[in-house]
Amino acid sequence: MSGAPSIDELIDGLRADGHRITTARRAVLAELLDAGDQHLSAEDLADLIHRRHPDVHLSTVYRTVDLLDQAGILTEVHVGQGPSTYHLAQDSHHHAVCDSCGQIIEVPASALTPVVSRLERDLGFAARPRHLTINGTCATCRAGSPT
Amino acid sequence: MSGAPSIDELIDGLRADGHRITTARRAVLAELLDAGDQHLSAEDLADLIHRRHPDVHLSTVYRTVDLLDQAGILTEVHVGQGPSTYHLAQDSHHHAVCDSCGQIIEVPASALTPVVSRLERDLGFAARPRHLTINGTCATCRAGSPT
DNA sequence: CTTGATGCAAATGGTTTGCATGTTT
DNA sequence: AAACATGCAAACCATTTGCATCAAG
Repeated sequence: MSGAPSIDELIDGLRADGHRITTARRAVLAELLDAGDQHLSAEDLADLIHRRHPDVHLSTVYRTVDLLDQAGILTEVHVGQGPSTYHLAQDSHHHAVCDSCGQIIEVPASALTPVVSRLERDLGFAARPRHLTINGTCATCRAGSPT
Repeated sequence: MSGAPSIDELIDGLRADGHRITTARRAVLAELLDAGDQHLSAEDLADLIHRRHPDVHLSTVYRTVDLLDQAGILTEVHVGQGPSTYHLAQDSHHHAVCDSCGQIIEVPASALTPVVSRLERDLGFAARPRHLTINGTCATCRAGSPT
């Protein structure tokens, strides 16, 4: 829908919701914007932030990320068993993960529309699918032998 | 496809793969079969097993569940932030989770077939979607006011 | 000035691991 | 007998929380 939001837009939104604007929050937003569609863990974020703000604590990153999640600004993603990762909510997409080689293929949100329609029709459920992980076997592994 | 497998079939499969058959493994399989399509956490399993086998340790349940996962006998499911849960691989289905009230609605695997076809056609990816969690808003919350 | 946000350290919860012992094959 | 599986306790990792202090409004 919209292009990339600026930090200021996001910050104004937070302020409008009665939240205070702090260095930590600004920094988390800045790193998320900077990361584009990459998935960053809380620790990744903390490390990046520490380059300029060494005193922002990891627990604050967690608290900030929670806040931004509730505000709908970011999306939490669980891939596999590792730590949660985060990215701006707008970069919504899904993942096809190959069980053989582990490759991760991005799947556009549009691929899900048939499912969304069906849930709406059958269950009255308004689906806003976030980060789905669809397992399977990629083209390469189907052809040759996997590792 | 097939009906419910018996413990003996599953056990024979394990043995055929060179694994040893122990009380703990038998017990985990028994509880999984007994649970039908319910999702049990490792701790749930341990508690159930303890009624008859008080000396089966939680860590053994974890190890067993890992083994059965690798053998393709069970599927690990992450719902939200809680502990992982498990169920027999055959009872495959997906979940629609309401962001407002948290209700979990089961979605039949068939709902996903359009997506599977599309991934096959566009990417040559053979999808075997396991446990998808599709967020959204349920019919009730769309009507009334959410909490 | 008031309330919300932070740093820190400590607690938590789920899961994994090292190792000596017991059990399956 | 040999290899594998288990019990136990301790380690581990990601995340959360209590509380005193600090800073945004």
